[in-house]
Amino acid sequence: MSELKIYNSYTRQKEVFKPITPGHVGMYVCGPTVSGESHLGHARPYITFDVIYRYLTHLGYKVRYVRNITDAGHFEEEGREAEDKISKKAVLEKLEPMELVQKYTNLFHWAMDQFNNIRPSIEPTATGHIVEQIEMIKKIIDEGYAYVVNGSVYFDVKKYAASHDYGKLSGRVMDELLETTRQLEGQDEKRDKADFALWKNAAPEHIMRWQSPWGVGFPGWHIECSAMSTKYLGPQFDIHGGGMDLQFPHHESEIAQSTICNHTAPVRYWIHNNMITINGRKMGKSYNNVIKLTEMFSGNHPLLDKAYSPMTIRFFILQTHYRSTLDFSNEALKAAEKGLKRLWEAYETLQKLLPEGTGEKPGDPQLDEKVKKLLLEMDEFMNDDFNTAKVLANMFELVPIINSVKDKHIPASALSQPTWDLFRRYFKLYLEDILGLKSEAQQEDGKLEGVIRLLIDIRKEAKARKDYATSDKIRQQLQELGILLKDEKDGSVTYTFA
RNA sequence: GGUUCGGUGGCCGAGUGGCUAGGCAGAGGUCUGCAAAACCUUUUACAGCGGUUCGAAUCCGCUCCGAACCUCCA
Repeated sequence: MSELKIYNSYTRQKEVFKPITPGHVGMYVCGPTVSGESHLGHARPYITFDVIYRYLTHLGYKVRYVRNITDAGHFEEEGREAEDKISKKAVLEKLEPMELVQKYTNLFHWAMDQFNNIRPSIEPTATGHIVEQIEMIKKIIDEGYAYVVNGSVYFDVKKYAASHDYGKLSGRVMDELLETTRQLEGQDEKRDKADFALWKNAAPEHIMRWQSPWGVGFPGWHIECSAMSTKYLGPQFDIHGGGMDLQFPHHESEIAQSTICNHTAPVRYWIHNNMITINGRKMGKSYNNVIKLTEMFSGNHPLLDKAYSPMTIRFFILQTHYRSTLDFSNEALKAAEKGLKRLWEAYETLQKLLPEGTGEKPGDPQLDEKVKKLLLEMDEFMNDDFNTAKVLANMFELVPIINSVKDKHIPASALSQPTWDLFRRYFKLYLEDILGLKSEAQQEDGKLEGVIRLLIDIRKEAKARKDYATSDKIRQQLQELGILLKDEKDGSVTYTFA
């Protein structure tokens, strides 16, 4: 089997993955700011990194997956009124800040569960790590790379850039940065426009505030991730993930802070997922084109033709490589929904097939080879920078084979027993364990099952005496209730819920 | 304006030099009392113009178009 290769945003190339500690992987992913409801755009990184987490685990690594909750609000707009995003909204909604934080954290967790994302190993909050952040800032000041002004602390980017590669991750050069950084009011405190805040003095009306050596205030945006990743993963860890939009300034600043504080580059492999776009535009608050996850699941949004289930969205996202933009449209979502249904039904068929007459030797060596190749290739695809799109394409190529065996167009003995075993094992491994898809069929209650079976029996009797009016009526009315009957080749009848 | 990344058939999307991606939709067929499903076959591509090469969607140049970042953002 080939080695796992990961596209490292820092070096802009695919690199063979080698963990720092053999057998173990430390992975940090920037989590949500819980000042509002999660939207479709948030689904992308957490599903992407969930699959990465699952795959690394499958490869045998013991993974510590840390994903933070940003509950200490950043500046609404740096330089202007240093308002805390979370505390501002809390006033509007007449809620305690932490009440708001809890509400949206709960909602976020609920959405992640809907997507079948495995919960991270550690989910630290920014407010729970103020002490660590203050300690880190102190160290940076001691190192001479930060300065205090009026109760605020700023990172000295110019000084850092003189001896370090500030801008490498985001592909920026220092001179341009100085010129192109937008001129904002009240920036006088900073020595340089490119400097960023580590700690911000809190105005009296600012609700979220903590005592620090520099006065009462709150932490800057970037320091929380550095403090928490250092605490739980060490000064240097394997993987740091997040959306591409976080590359600058967030991740660039994280690198600078951690490097000064810990005297080592914090991250070995930077992984960035691309954005979900809507009409070619990134989904985001500033564009006013946000579809919240609750709206996706309910269909209750002007842009949505219908509701889309969490698994449809998961599948939709995994059909694209994580570094490509993914364009939202009803047409694309509906296509994903149908495709997933077909794939999932074939998967269930495969698990139920009990191939008879298969032996060690395949009846159709060519087909047997083809199946094996398509299955084993999936490992190669995942190893090539987590190419879930190609994995799914191979699975779809195998669907007609499953269905043909079911319909007896192809004898089960065409494939050898070992190939059948591999087939079943890989479909389960990839669909459920690695891609994290699951059945969305409602939990059937035994009574409903019994009633449907009864109707199927009555219909069968009606058909036997060619009373098609009755048999069609049963099929038609069940369909209106969302229960689809299928007459199988062998005369049996199966049903699915629409 | 600067930096970076893209433009693939009706729609979504793989694909970094030669080998059918795949899904959805469309067309024809098989099966079926009919239907659905399934299976088989099948139409429509690589923004434009040059160049490199035996050979380019894939490399290089130019042009046009779009996006992300430079401000909170997944």
